[in-house]
Amino acid sequence: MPASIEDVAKLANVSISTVSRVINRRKLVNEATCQRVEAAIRELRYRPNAFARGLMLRKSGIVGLVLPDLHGGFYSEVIRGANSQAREMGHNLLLSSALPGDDAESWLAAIGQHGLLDGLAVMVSDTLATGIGPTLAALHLPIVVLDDEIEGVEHDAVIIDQRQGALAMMKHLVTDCRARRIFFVGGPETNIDTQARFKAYRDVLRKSGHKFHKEDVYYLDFTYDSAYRLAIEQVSDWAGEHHCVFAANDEMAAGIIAGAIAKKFSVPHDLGVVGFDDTRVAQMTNPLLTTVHVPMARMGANAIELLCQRIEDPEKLPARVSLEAELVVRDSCGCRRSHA
Amino acid sequence: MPASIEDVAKLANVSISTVSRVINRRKLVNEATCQRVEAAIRELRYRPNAFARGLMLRKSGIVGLVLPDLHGGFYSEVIRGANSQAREMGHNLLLSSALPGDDAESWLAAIGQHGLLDGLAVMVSDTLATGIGPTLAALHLPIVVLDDEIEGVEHDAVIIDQRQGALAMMKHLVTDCRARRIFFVGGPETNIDTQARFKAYRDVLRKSGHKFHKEDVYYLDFTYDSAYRLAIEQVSDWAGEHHCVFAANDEMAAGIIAGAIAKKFSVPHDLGVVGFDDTRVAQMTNPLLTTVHVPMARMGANAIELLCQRIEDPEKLPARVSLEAELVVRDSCGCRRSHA
DNA sequence: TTGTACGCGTTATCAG
DNA sequence: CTGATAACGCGTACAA
Repeated sequence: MPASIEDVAKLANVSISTVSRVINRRKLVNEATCQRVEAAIRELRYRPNAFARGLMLRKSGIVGLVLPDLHGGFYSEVIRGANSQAREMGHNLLLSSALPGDDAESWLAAIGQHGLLDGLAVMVSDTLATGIGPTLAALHLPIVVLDDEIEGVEHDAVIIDQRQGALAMMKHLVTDCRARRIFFVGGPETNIDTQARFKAYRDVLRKSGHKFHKEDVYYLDFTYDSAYRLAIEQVSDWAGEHHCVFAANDEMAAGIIAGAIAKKFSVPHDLGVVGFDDTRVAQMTNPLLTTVHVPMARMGANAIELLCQRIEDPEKLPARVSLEAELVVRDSCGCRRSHA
Repeated sequence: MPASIEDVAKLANVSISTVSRVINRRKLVNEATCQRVEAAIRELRYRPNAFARGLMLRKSGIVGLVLPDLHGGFYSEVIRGANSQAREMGHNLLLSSALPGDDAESWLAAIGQHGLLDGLAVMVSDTLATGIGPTLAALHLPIVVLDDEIEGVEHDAVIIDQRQGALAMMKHLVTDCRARRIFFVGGPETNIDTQARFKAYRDVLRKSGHKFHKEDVYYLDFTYDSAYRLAIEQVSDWAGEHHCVFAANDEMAAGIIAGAIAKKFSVPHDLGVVGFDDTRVAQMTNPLLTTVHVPMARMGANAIELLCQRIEDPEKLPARVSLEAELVVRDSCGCRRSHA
């Protein structure tokens, strides 16, 4: 139904190759005929058929972004960064996220098998999904991995220097806030971010002469609600002078603050609470949340940038960019209280 | 480089047509040959070329989702619903959002012109973009419009019954909360949601014998920060017995609550504050936010569902599904105070 | 500078 | 049940 290149050629009284040249490398064609062809293109509202073109060029202009989840302000920002970068590089963004019931393989297949993608950005954040390397390799696609590295595929990577960020937070708690006891509330135990943050927690605890108690560590699911409920239960045990909760993300930190307040405890006076990520909620809590800023949009943007670069030049050496995570001291940790 | 259907055919000692049949309508082929072909497929790791296939079928299995923005918990939920529905219907989701500098046409072109899409779900929420109808029509694609209807294209539509929701809220404020004065804080004045909510605000005000003051209406940009700043400035004027602010979304409501509290006013005692959308922040404020629940994920899911149905059956009559928006009474409006 | 002819990998038609 | 063969729309050597 839509006009083909042949229709344009006929109307302009030229051959299809000429039309093709006008579309692609207009340099090699006479000015007059060029005009004629363009007029015909406009008249017929001609648009090259993307399938036929892809068949020749072996490119679709589409890059995939695969996320483990879509809940919360974190992924939203990653997507935002990826979207704008993709646009800037002249590509489109195919988005896919795991669904609750998905196993790592099947949902990746859902997008990867597609065959129209020029490349794939995959965010992996659970050690359970660590075996997807070969699956990814089988795609024979430029791959960039977000937030981790994967065995079994050559790929670019964008990672967050979580350890530095978490260390900075813990040192801040121990040194500046003079925390005497720190609780850790993580996401799922198999989540790599949770693991990285936990390790920093434990290491700083030990190095600073604090005792590490296994009972001070909790694993939840990154949600506000679960953290709220936990806080309701535990806050009376947690509370104490220079006691503090290190939550593995802002949502949980917000839930803990709310739970503590619901139980008539004051944050940070009775209990400090800090988070991680610096999503929007971190500026919506009362008190304002001390947290670690993770450049989420930049992570998404960098991933797409790397991906597009590699699509252009497949021989490029795999890159690995590491993004800084920066401590953001606000009011929920209680150190400003000390100064007052 | 990857194996083609011909390679498979040779290896299995059959013709390419047979291979094609095995892939698509396996019924019409002998069991033994079928096995042979499948073995060959596995051995060569054969996957049909999506471009060639699309060239014949005129289908890519990709549907587009175009949003005006990606900030905040609202769009995030729409995307989530769209993603899961797309998966369920065996399609992939191409996502695109306007960038800050975009004019309505260019960014729509960025995705729509692509030519690989089977259909397009477009969310339009600003009257400034109302003229894109012809642009959409020129795409000759199945179109579904979210949150509005557009002149100049035949399309399915998924809309939220904002008016009912906003009316319910206003009636609640006037009747149950006995509000004496209600302020309205909208998003951009050209935003259609803001307009719908504002009309309900004004209508109920008038019908209930309240005076409508133009000065009681503010237009912001839907963000927490702008609302926070406004509240800091205005809260001392706003505050009063049975006074209330009706914010056009939850983020702004949260900002107003925070601003009021920062100014030492109590919500809802000195000032009621209610929102709209029932995003996650509505359950993170203190007091919990009274708001209107908008089924965001369902909106995204329904849009994709309609789209896929129409792709399957282009003759289908355009549908228009309207989703209910439901009042959610929590603590920030002050009516529970009255009962206490 | 322009045109011819072929190939990209599939599916569909129609004959066997 | 199976196999030729013709599209599908475009890019590109190669020839003119």
